[in-house]
Amino acid sequence: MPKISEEKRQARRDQILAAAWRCFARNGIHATSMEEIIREADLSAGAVYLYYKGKEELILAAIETYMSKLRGMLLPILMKEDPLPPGPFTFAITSAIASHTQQRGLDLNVIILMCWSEAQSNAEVKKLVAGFQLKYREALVRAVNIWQKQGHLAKAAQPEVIGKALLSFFLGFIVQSALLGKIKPEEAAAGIAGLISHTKTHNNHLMSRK
Amino acid sequence: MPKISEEKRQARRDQILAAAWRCFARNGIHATSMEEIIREADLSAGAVYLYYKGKEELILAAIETYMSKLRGMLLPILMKEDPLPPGPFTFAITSAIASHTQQRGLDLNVIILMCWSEAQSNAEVKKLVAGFQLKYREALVRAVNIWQKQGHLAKAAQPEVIGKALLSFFLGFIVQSALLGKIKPEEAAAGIAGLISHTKTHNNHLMSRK
Amino acid sequence: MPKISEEKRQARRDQILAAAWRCFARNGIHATSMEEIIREADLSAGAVYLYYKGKEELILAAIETYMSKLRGMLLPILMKEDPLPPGPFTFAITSAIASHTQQRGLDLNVIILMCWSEAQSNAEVKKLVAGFQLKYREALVRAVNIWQKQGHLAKAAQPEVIGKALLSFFLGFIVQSALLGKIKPEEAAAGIAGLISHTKTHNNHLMSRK
Amino acid sequence: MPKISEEKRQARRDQILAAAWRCFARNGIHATSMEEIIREADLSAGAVYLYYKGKEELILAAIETYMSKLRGMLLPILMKEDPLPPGPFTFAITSAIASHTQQRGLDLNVIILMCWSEAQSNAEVKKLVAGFQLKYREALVRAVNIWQKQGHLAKAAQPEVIGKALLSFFLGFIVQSALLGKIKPEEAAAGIAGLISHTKTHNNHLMSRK
DNA sequence: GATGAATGAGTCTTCATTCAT
DNA sequence: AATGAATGAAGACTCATTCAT
Repeated sequence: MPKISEEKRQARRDQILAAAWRCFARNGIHATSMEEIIREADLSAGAVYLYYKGKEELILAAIETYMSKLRGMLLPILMKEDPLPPGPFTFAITSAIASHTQQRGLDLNVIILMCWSEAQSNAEVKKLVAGFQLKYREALVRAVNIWQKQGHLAKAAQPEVIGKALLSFFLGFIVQSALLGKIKPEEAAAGIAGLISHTKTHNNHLMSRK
Repeated sequence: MPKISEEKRQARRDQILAAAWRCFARNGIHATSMEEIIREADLSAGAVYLYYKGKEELILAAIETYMSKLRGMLLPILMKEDPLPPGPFTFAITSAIASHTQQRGLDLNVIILMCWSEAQSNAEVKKLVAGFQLKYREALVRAVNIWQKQGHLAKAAQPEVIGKALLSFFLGFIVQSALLGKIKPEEAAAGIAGLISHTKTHNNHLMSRK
Repeated sequence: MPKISEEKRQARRDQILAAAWRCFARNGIHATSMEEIIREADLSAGAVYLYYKGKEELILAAIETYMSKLRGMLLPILMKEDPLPPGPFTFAITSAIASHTQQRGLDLNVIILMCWSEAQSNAEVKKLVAGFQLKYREALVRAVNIWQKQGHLAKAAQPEVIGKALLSFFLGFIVQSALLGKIKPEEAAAGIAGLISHTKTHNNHLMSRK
Repeated sequence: MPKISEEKRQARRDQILAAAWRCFARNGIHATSMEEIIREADLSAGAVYLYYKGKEELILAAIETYMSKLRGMLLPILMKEDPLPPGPFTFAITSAIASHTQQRGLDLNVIILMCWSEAQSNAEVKKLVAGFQLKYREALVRAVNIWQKQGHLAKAAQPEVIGKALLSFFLGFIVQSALLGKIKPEEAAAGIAGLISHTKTHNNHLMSRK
């Protein structure tokens, strides 16, 4: 059994991570034992440790991989030179998330919630997750700027603040989808559109109460 | 031995739960050992088991208690006969969450994220958490209805959909606060207001792409 | 089961160490598994770890304890105000070692060899063992000085050098006892006496070749 | 595949044993893993098993080889037809041991201590080591006989007993060198000479106390 | 002959829980 | 009611050895 090819090696790593996520999603990250992952990956104990130094490293790799996959899906929509208007934009983002969810029995919403939680007690994971979210927020601020120029959004509001609000929207949809059942992309888009589409001209009074 | 008074008993239970949350927030729910909780509570192992049958029950009680506390804070705002307008409303809700965060070194945002994650692999917790969120969503729908009547929100949109969007907002603010740093209630309120305060009259085109 | 008394605690520690030495002597220090020690001590795994943080610590404690016991036996002979003459002195030392050997089925010679070996790859053990030996050597040098004054030994030789030679003797007797079978104290004493009791007057030629 | 030449085979075996000793001296025999040896020997796992059936066999071979090497160095001195007088003899023996120590970063003293310890829990090793020591002892007895005839040693003492004493000396010097720092051959020789060179005529009283 | 990935029994250690006091 | 020492099953990880290539 001579040296394994690099792609074969990567395939093994993926095989292990996929098994890990199946277990994590079922039982939670920390409640999952290495033995479960090993059995799910249909490997021997030693083999797994050949690819990951320990549980810690495996968890980190699992989270990293998943977050990257997600980013790969969202970035094209977020970074589009000329972003879609708010409604279709929301539809595109939530569709992307929803579509990925179905792929291999792994609910992305569930996984993301676990990653967030893990980040609360693991500095390395937190750095990772926060990095991704910050990128998303910046992309949203950029989109808001453009939308304001295009007249989709009122110019009065600070783009940074609107960006935070929009990110909240998307994050919150993930939470709701995981806990109360999937929200359809149409609903998400309609929700945003419904909020934005206000007819009154002067809304300064909205914040009147201090 | 004579039974201790019921209030004494409740005080002990609270003491244990408080210790538990301090540990959970630090290390994560499942990475926390009973021994840690026992030491943090400054009790003996036996004593803890006198009040909770096991770790499982303790975790459930800890989550239940915290969710209830949160509900106690939010319900007055949510169920107000005549709800505040969207901006002040948002300010009130996020202020309530933020204020609680400061109280005893326990970051509510962190705790909530852990509860959500736990819900993904624990049916009982999920039922609990989902129940609370559903209540919030219903309350928001009710508020939306009123806002629409009062002219704060466009009447075209479905209240249910707007309710989901608003809940997303609040949930997402919690996520961002936990991962990217606290968001001030003013920002949250300004974000909602900024989205709503659109000057254009006809926004039907927002969802034009279909 | 309230707090255990300090002496009870010490008894448990001794019980564990005794079991450990029985195993070590049988199979070697590192070839002994914790499980063996646990079984030999007739305790549960957890109990042992209640008294020693880990295998490392247990090994160190085992070595430390044994070396101390040995020192307790030898010091009275070594530090006697007016030391016995070389022959009886040797007899006393080797008798003390031999007598201890019989006590509880544990061959002290075997144990010491294992300690020495362990010292070669464990800095902490080495410091410990070297410290003891250095003490012994110093005590021997002191005895040599007295013997020279009393005419038991030629005054020409450096006491430090003779001290090293004598320590070698005792250490070597331990080695031989462990590997070739016990050497009787009488033999050890006779060996030393036989070397010393030389009749010729001028022995300078002994080191003639240089 | 064609068999490789016998000398090539022997070279491989030596390469493995040398690597093994470097590891053993560093971490102890049993604390050394096959993987370490394999890496140190710069071979593959399979290759090592081509030359030694298992760890056990490798350890035994390593010990055997080293002991033989040592014997090869000492035998010419010990078996000399007309042995050197005690002082020079001691100098020659200890020099031989010391010189070997320097050769390749491997401290012979360390290795011997490990072999002795290993012998305590491994019958095969014990037989091996004891065999060598017995040979040395016999050679020493023979030398003592000659020395007595030549007047270097008192004739009263039993050669067998003196032989044991002398072997102790040499073994003990090894122990001290390993634990307290190298002892120079000059010191060793001076130590022996210093003991022997006693001027008094009647030393019977040395064992007077009984 | 040689490789090194894979195996899986075995190791050390932790930890939820119990129970004698 | 309260204690905390004890339990032992389960966990993470290692490592001597094998075997397909």
